[in-house]
Amino acid sequence: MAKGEQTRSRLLDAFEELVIEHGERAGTLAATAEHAGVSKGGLLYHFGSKDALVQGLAERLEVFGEAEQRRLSSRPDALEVFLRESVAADRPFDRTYLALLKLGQLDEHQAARDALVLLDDYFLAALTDALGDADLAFLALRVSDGIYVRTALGGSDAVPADAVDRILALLTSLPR
Amino acid sequence: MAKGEQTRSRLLDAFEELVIEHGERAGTLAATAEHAGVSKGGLLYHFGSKDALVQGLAERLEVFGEAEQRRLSSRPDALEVFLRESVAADRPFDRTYLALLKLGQLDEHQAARDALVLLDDYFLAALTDALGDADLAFLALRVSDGIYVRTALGGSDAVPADAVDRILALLTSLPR
DNA sequence: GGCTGTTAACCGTCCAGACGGTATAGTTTT
DNA sequence: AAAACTATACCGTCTGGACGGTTAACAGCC
Repeated sequence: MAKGEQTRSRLLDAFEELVIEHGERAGTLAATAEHAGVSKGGLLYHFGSKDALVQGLAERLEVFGEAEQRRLSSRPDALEVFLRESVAADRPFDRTYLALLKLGQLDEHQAARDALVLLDDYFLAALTDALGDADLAFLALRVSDGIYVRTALGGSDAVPADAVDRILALLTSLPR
Repeated sequence: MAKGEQTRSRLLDAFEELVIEHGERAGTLAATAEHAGVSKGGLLYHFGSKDALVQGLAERLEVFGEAEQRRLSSRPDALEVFLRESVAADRPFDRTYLALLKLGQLDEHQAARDALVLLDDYFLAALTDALGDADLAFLALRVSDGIYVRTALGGSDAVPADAVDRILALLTSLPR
């Protein structure tokens, strides 16, 4: 990876982390730059504005999202994989998703909302394909969002580790 | 209601509306005061700080929450009522919930998160009681959160009107 | 019924600091 | 040497909050 590309990526990582760990307000230009080990001027060279930073995350999400879609749509155990990963929330994809979920709450940052809506369409298609049931797919997406939100809100025990087991037991007992 | 109490309530209404419609950043002291038809000084008389404003909403939620819990816990159709109202999101309770859900995303405003966690406990107890199934109750709460989030994100068609019908059809077909 | 003092409710102004963004000069890479 | 990148200094705006008034209702007292 070219050096510039690497710095861009580091900046996005830093922005993500600040937003996730300390909320949108902590994701200032100065803080993001410092967290990435770059000066503020350096940040603004790569991302000409705060909005460009958000846009950068949105593009990241889309790249991740396409890969996720491909990966899930062919698996018979897509539901389980999908929900378990929602609870874990430890992959790069999850971090981008969580950050954009927070950013999208603000009036500015339409880009974040657009990216999230687009991703939802991707996932709905993938899960519908894998599960053969659009309603169940929709339900899974809403549960996943709900889990993400509680994770973002509460501390560690916001979503009990075994909760996903019990939810899966419930959902897989559904008539198909 | 005493005049002071009325003004307090108007201020909370204004704060809620600004946060819900235009995001946390729009809920500034000046904007909230103006929206409520009060001067900034007047606002600060009733709520000594921005945090006190959030705390005011948190207390509102708790009052609402207790009433909701009582109302739901005895109904056999609690699941349907609960989910339908989550989608509609048009009662005063829903507005307070949505506002705190946005505020809770920010590092400051621990009060918002505390109130939301407490409410979750209330509802989990009420739904478990009404449904006789803690797992199904938990699932319903997560779905509800997911629906709230999508409502907050997307415009009008974020959550299709008939989605709740289909989800309910799915969930009520579960073995009990 | 007037006079006085008290208090709740409210207003408008001011300020320090934080923030997003610009300008520009300097450095490294190719 | 050009291009890519980085750092520093600075600017205008906005925000939360502090603060010193003002108004009106009310209570006690003579």
